[in-house]
Amino acid sequence: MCCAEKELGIYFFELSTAKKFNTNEKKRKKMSFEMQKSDTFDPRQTLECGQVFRFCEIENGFRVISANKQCKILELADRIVFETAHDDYFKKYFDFDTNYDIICKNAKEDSFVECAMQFGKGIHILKQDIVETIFSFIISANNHIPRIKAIIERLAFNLGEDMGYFHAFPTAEKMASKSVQFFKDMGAGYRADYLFETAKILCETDFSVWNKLETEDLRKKLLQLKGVGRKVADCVLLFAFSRTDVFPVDTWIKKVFKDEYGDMPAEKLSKLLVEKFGKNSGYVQQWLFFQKRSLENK
DNA sequence: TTCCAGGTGCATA
DNA sequence: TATGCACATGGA
Repeated sequence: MCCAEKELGIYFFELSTAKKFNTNEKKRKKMSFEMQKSDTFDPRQTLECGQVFRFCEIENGFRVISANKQCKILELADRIVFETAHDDYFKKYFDFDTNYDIICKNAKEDSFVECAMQFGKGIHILKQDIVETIFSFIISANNHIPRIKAIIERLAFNLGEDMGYFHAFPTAEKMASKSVQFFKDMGAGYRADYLFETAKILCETDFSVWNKLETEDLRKKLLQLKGVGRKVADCVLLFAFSRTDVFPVDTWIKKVFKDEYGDMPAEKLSKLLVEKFGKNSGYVQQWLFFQKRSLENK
């Protein structure tokens, strides 16, 4: 286990399962894909811009877990290598079908947006697992990122399938099989009830139907889940359903627009920003969020 | 010790 | 529809 993994409390490797890990590593089918380095894809920016919680830094790259799959990203001099047994899944996950050159080019029409875009030009909007994204962002409400990560890792370690060398994110069925007290014991605090109640509903949900809904109708479905308000719903719409016509407004985005719009309610500000940025709202939001948070945390 | 965090639910007006 | 408060927890 590397230092960064220890610091994050991420259980990618466990000493007790080290032997099993070695065996499984040998058995595991070695697959990978790679890409030339590009201005419009930066693994660090993509992972550290706040849209995802299950990753950690390793030597020359990152390790990412999504649902029950994992990928190692290695940054070499001229290219980026993705080591994973799930090539197709992670090509979609990192949104490599979208042409970010065009998106970034369009952003140059607005000098305010262009500045943020240049700062976070390497960000890709991930296409994450729906169940994992819903639970993760319910946990994220009124919470610090290190604590969000810690709660998620405890859930995975205690409830997720043991994949040999990491634990999968728990399924909705697994989550629904536990009690509210279990989620309190995981450190979820007052969100324990939200996780339990939402798990029961997600067990019965057909996401293939949700995928076909218009953004507004899909948001209404998400808002019926306990612990999901406008902001969490918009994060799920953007990071799991690839709906870029949403603008999640949180404390950081409020700070960004405070001078221009004053202390406007989040929902009102979100609607106003979607009217302004349309289909590019999601990208603009991530650039602005990443820039504001990065500069203030320096 | 106090503040605050990628907010939400609920009661009240 | 808008406003205000309570809600767990732990790092800074």
